[in-house]
Amino acid sequence: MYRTHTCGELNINHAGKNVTLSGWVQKSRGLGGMTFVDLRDRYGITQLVFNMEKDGELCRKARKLGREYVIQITGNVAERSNKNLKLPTGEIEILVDTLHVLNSSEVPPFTIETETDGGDELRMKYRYLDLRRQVIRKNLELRHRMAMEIRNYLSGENFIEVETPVLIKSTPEGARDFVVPSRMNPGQFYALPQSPQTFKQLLMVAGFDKYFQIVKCFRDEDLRADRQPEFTQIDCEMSFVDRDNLLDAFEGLSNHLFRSIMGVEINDKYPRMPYDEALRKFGSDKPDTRFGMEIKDLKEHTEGKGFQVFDSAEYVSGIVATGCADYSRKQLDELTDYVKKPQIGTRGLVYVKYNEAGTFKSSVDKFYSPDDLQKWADAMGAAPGDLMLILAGETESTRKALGELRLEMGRKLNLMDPKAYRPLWVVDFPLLEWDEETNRYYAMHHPFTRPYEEDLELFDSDPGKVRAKAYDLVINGVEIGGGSIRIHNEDLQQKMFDNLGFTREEAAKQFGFLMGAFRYGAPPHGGIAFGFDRWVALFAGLDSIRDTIAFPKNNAGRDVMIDSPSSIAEEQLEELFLEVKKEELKKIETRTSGRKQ
RNA sequence: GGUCUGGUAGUUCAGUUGGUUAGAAUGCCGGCCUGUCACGCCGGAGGUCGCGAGUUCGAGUCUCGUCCAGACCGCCA
Repeated sequence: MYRTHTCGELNINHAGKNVTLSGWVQKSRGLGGMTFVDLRDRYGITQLVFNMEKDGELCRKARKLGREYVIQITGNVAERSNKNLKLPTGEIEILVDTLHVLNSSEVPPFTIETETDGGDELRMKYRYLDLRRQVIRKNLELRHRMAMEIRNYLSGENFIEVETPVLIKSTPEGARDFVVPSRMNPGQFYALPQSPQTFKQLLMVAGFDKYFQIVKCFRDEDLRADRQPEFTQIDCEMSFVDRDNLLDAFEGLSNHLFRSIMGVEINDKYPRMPYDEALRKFGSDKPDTRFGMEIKDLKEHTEGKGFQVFDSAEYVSGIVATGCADYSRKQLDELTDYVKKPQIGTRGLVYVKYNEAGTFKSSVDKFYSPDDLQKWADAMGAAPGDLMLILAGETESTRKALGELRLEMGRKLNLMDPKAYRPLWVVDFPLLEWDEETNRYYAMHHPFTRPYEEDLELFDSDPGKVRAKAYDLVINGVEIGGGSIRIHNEDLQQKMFDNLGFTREEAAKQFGFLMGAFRYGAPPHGGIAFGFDRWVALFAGLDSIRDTIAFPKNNAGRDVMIDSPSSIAEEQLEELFLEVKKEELKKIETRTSGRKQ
């Protein structure tokens, strides 16, 4: 028997017991006459003691142990004379009788501790060592507990988890597909699912009126800290529901997770904020509502005073930074630099200091009188001591920039309480989105999203104004999930494809199976999918989803541990009737040979 | 596709105006140490300054290219 107990469970109540433990050597501290070894496993750390007087040979053997050796010991649980109350096992230690080295270890390239000295790159390359660290393990344990709670809760609500295929069909809408060549069907390819979208709708047609699945999805797009090429969704679909039934149902799931995992009770119903309002007030379709600082329109108060920048701008708005009237020139310059970064992309920033004394100091004093500025302050709800920050330009981009500036000020002023959770639903997204490059409309959510009946007539006059029965769950400025009520009849679906510029033939070829299914009694239905990795990251307090995933990929989509993707053998290519373009292959070769070992 | 930041000891980083032998901490190795738990003290080893060109009497430092990593924009729901 390798062990009678784990390294996390022994305490003062086990004193006197004879035990066997197995684990990794976290650290050993030799003191000449005696040696202490911290033995670690998944469950915790237990201190082992070796005494030179008691057993010199054994103690000398213990002193030779290196970090991360795997050992097995037997010994007696004893109360410590010097207790360490920082550890759950800190009141006891093991007086070791026998020591057996199960496996030695090379010196690890970084320290296996909560505060590791390893950088990201190294940690990813040796992920199996990184996963030994408590902080990382704890994230995976959180992820596991959340998955269990989700399954239990949804199962209790009569949802059934159904697996859907991974080798499916490429579709033209949405993200790029990962494709898989088919050996048995030369020249043809499967695609990996961007989500099980069509299958869950078919399950609704099949009468599984409440479906869910915790499922891997794949998108071949450029990555970010919160985006991986393969990621996990909590994919859900329900029949016989309208939008509000569905939002209520999944508020239930969200509240359950907050309660069971975080011990947080969310008493209020989640606000349902129209997309337009989110953009107008927060400059974002995923507003962080932990703090106010809403965007206020100033256009009408700025006109006709000879300030060309504002007069010629389509949009002039600002935010109020409470208590920041004493900002120095340097601080204001920093903010100006921030909004002028190419990623934000504005030409400049106008500030108005509403001084404690009631006077104004602004970068546009030349054009606007104190009375004018007072009107601005009134319109924006600014009080003496506050700083008004104003941007002008084209509506859409300037709103987004103000939204970014608002978040930056929120960070600077510590307005984002990491312990506060402000979930809300953003609703009424536009159904369609115009794309300048291809000169056509695209489905903003996806082509199966149901428009509002009362907006249907706009299809012909102003398709961009048609609102969709689509919604996102946003928590603290993070988009946690999104979904929609679906189209369930063939005519409307066809109309949608028409507006997306699909010919009948194309639509039939790509989605014929779904349209066909709709002819056989499709129930009204709708669904939602949550980004599981992001939800775990939110609960774990992480900005990146990488450490919620056991084996993540880097920002180029590479797994630096197994070094994938990689080229494949010529025979494999031939079997698949594939040929790699030579000039492309050269590029790959220089990239691979140039990589650090 | 683009912007920005970084790459120096096993690791995390510092390195001044371009100037003698490239430093610190930590880890590692050796010695001392019987109550440590971030143990302590003493000593030691450890460097292709990512790679390649260029400028210069002289490059870790300046220029160009390139590779790698990270963040962001585009992209993606």
